[in-house]
Amino acid sequence: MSTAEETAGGETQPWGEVTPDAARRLLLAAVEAFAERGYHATTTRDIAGRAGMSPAALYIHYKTKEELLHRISRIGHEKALDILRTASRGEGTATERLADAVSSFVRWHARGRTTARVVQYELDSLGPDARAEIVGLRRQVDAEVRGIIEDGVRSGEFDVPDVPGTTLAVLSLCIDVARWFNVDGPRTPEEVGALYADLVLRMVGAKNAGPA
Amino acid sequence: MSTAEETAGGETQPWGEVTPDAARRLLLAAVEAFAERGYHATTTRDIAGRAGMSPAALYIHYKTKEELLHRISRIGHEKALDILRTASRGEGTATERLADAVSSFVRWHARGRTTARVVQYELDSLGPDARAEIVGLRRQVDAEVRGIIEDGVRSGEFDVPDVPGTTLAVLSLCIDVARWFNVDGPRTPEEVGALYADLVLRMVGAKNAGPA
DNA sequence: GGGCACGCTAAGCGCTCGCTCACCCTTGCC
DNA sequence: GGCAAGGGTGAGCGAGCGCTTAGCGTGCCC
Repeated sequence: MSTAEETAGGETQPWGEVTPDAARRLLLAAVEAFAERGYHATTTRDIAGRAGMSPAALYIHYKTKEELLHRISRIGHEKALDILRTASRGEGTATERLADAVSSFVRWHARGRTTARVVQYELDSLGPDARAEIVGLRRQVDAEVRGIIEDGVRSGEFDVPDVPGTTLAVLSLCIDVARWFNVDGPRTPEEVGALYADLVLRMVGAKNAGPA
Repeated sequence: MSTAEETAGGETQPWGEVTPDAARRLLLAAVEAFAERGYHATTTRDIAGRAGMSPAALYIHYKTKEELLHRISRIGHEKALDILRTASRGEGTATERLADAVSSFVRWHARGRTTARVVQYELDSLGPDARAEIVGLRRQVDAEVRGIIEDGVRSGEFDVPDVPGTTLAVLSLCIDVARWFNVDGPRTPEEVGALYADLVLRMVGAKNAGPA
């Protein structure tokens, strides 16, 4: 049910692996700026400023502005995939694993709304090569969820007429959390995760769809 | 079940009301450009070029680039609201009306993916006043869907523990269609609409969740 | 058929963009 | 203490941005 390594700050931080400290600060500043204003509306001066550096400093660590977006997108997708894999490969019935996958995936999108927004909505801002790489990661994300649903159908737990379509809808539902979720809103990430897990179990026709 | 006035072109066109012909051409060009590249990445020269005019021509019909976005957003939201109202105020059980609302709302997002993308994802690019107006329209959209769900709960057709949360999820699911739907993909807007209506009926615990 | 309002264009203003370059501090090795 | 290496800066480049302005062609009214 838990998915490890989160700070008290509320935001998951997979950025520990970004090694030169200045490079990590720049990446974090870029995530914030991209999420707030979008990739194209963000200036390199703004990113450098948020990181407390001069505009030129950015180009010591990254070749272009797009490289920043690419790095953010890849790290974010890998983290998302990791979350789903953990839930998918866990023990338990398909029902339990689907609920776990959805609730932790949703929690990630809600808590790390900043990161998730960039990851999910700025795909088109990448060049062809970078985009192709990210699309590959997305296919793996899709396969992971589809796998759980297929397991449930095979075991008789689920009743799903259109497995690919339902997979798409489940992922779509989770991803869109990054668009509307508001940290100052009435719901905590945990509450949204629980609500969505319940809704998804209903979508796949699972027998038991009750809250914890 | 039908929502009137669509061209054979596949894209709904509520733009008939935009009266000077050149202004309509510019608006349509702007919708295309904004959807493809995002508001901030679109140049006024690009918009004018698509409409077959010089860059300066744009400013005869619109005061700023933002006014174009505002107009598009308002017309789009009014159309979306109109679709939901038609379904909501129709005759039939809550189950039938919810299915109708979802399927027609989804069809609109799929068919007019270009428009819907701009309408749903460029809200933050608007200035405070324009944004406030659009947010008001969104609240009406939300109220329309919540109304149907409440009707269903009252009549005993639905079993929904969290009505506001479920309303949010249903709308979120429909809106996100604009993000992933691909005209060249394997599904027609009608198929997605039918699939989603079924999924939503499952989400609200409606008794009969079968295709037509 | 003269005047004029209107739709439009060519040229360009002031500004900011992504990115570069010449140079400057610190740090660590000998 | 000398000095190379690397992270950092200030100034600025060419380009492209949103938007303005002066002027041109056309059609309608009298």
